[in-house]
Amino acid sequence: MPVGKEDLAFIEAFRSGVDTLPAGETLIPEFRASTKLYTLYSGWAFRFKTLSDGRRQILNFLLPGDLVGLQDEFVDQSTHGVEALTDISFCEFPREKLWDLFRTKPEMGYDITWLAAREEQLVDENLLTAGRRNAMERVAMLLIHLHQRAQRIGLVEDGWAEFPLVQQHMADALGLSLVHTNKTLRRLQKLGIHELQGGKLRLVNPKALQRIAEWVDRPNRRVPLL
Amino acid sequence: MPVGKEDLAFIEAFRSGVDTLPAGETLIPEFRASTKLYTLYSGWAFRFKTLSDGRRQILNFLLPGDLVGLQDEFVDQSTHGVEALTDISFCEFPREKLWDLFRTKPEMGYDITWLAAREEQLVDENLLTAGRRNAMERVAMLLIHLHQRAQRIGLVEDGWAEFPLVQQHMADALGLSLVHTNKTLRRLQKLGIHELQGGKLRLVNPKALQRIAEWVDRPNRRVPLL
DNA sequence: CGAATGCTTGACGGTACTCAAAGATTGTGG
DNA sequence: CCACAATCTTTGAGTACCGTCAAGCATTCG
Repeated sequence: MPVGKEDLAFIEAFRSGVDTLPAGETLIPEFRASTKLYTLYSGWAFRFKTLSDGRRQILNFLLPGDLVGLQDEFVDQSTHGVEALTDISFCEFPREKLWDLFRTKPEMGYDITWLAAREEQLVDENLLTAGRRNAMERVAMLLIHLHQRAQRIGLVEDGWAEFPLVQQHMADALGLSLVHTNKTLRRLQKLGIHELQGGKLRLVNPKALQRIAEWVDRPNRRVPLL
Repeated sequence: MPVGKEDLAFIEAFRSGVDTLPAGETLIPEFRASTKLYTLYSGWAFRFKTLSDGRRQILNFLLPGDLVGLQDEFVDQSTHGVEALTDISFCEFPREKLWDLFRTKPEMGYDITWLAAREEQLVDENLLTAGRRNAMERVAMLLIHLHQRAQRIGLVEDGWAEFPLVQQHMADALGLSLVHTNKTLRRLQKLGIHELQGGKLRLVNPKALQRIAEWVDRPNRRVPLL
């Protein structure tokens, strides 16, 4: 299903231009109804939920090409927040027009469903990780997973992948404490399994990591353009 | 968007009749590509993932009206299994026709996306639970959550909800061991917070449960018919 | 140069896991 | 209808993984 000029023009008509947000800022606040839908253009972000005493769980990370805020279309109250991990640029997609899009361009509606299903798979995997893997396995999982996602969209150079998370993000994504995350990271590093510095990640021994995490490389179809 | 006779007929045309499966059987095996898509008619099921040494994580429970196997449409390899918790009846939906449906009945494509987004919200909540709640909070969460879902589809009578899970299911859904799940359940029961017997669940003190689990009742739109 | 943020390490304690075994319940076949 | 197996529940004992607390170090930034 190649994308023609006509389709591009059509997408453009839905958009309200590109906008930006600096790292650390909130794109969608957690407990307020969000009226907007976005496509992430550049940079990293993450979805999260928090408990009243501050415990936070990162649900999944968002990379360029991901759709942001789709779930909100279907409830009256936002159930998760979205925060920029790096400076990001994104474009808004008017929520009211979503239905129009399904009607006039069903193949794009299909693509949106594809994106939703794909995101759910990420959360599925993260749930398995938080629920059933031990600390070592969790950290290994995160490293491989993010490295691979970065690779797929060209964010890896000479084996070094962009890696903008601080350890608190890793802890919140994995359901671990900050301290234990740190100790586990150091342990993996001493085993010569990865290097992590200056916001870059290199997998020195990917085979070992894959074994620890029981990683299965899963081929994906082309990512739809939105 | 009321459902007319025409729509019903249209849905019927997609279906290949109602089928059944006894409790405990596998509807979709975990590591094999699934070619089919189902709608659950009656009974309970659950989606799950396992690790090679047998550790299992239940991703979410499926109740009548839920769509089963949508995610598989979009990958080459199934990433999760689906197992019947009770005897179930379901109807098959030919995968090849999914695209047809988006094209010819965009409003139903929209509904499918709705269902996908809604299921992701369940998994989001479960991830928060497994990642950041302690045992007591986890069990409380599960009890409230399933009680409420049962209620919404009329499976509650005199406060007693259908509850077909054994403790191993609860453990696997919550990321706890069987033993600890049992001890936590007994503790809640002794506090006079719930009763659980004969496959039925009654919330004696729902307020207390809600406080423990930080449950927020979230209104939902009408569930689309499929 | 001081403040803020993030990383690292050690000590200690507790929540949750494992192992083990005894009841309770359900199902099945003789 | 009873006996036996299978499954599920319950409880206790011991342990370990991971969390909390605390403090020192490194880096960045204004």
